[in-house]
Amino acid sequence: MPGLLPPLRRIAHLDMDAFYASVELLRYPQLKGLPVVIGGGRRPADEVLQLRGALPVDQFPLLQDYVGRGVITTATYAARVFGIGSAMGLMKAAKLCPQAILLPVDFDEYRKYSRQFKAIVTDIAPLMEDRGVDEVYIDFTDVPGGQREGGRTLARLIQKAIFDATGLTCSIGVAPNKLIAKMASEFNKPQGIAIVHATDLQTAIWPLACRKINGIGPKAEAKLNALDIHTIGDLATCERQWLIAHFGKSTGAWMHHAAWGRDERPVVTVSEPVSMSRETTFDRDLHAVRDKAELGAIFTDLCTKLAGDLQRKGYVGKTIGIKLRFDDFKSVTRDATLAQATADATTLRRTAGLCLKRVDLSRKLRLLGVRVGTLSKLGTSENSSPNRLSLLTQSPSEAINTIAFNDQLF
DNA sequence: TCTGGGGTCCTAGGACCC
DNA sequence: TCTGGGGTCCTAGGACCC
Repeated sequence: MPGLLPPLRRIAHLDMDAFYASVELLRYPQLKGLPVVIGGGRRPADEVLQLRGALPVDQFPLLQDYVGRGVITTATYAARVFGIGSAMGLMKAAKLCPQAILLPVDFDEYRKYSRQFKAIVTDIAPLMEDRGVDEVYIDFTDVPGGQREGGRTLARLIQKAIFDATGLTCSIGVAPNKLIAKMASEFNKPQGIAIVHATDLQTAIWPLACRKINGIGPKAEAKLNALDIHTIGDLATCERQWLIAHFGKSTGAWMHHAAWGRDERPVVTVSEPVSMSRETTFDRDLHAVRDKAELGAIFTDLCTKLAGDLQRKGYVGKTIGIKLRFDDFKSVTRDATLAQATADATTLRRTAGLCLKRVDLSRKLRLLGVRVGTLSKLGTSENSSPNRLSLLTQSPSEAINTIAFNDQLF
């Protein structure tokens, strides 16, 4: 006789409901029900934020008074009814709903609540995968009670624990894998729980638009629609080989899998960063020659901050790159790989400066970014050799670049 | 007066090596 | 003289996600 069957995989996706807006409403409950837009601008001083806790509604900053180039990060439902949505320019949104209240994004505050809800989750179910500030996957499979009611009992418990500790609500989908769980968490928002079993594929998943699959974005959706494929069910009827012919070996095969609800990816509890970056969009477009001093200062500042990020987190990186966005919104990147991984601001600045020289800078710039990739943890054997050897281990082209350093553009 | 910032992963070509 | 064929690293761009 065969042994016991392994327990069914029960994977949960937890999504905080309107996370940023909800955190802001904890601070400013007087704004409940009003059109509020979060985005743009700089975070005001703590004193101002404290003060606002008791501020009458009519004294909050309004969208119509905003000047500048920010975008909306999120908007409350009361603001959305005016046609305002995420990623919309604030100036455009101000035309749609000038009386909306505008709050600056306060990532520090959101991160605080993020850490809090994740700690509550791992206390209950330790196998948690971090998917950003307001989302996690949780493996219910081996958690006591994780199989009860298909996971509903545990989902309720987690929802209650998070609400009791933070006052925030979330939605949870539980399914045999991450792909379906992610879709399920959207089914009954807000404060929803949805349980999807493998046998529910046709009824619960196939009627949905292809775009609901995590990984199918606007481009893939448009291409699918042009091929008269609209729902996941449509996608499931496509031959695997046909999808591969249209979308490539990897994407095509994956699409076929996804449409049939297949996904074996594990819940990953630890992961190492691959790259770190800093970028900024300027208040006005800048020209490499005419605004050289200003750009140079911003460039140095980005490198300094990035070096600080690396050092604080204990990483060094070998590939240094820049990203530019021009006034026509076209972007380019350039990078260069060093012989020796670094977290040093001067090295970052110098290498990034050399990358910049490989770009045609006749157009004005709207954004400048600096990136470090091929990261390794500081103190491991491969990156602890003394720095003075680096010239010897450089390739000839790098040595030339190093020598050409005095010829920096800015 | 369009269009943030911080990430991951994939593709594709060329260099270089065996 | 016909065009080999992997494998890996580097670079650039792009799709996608939160």
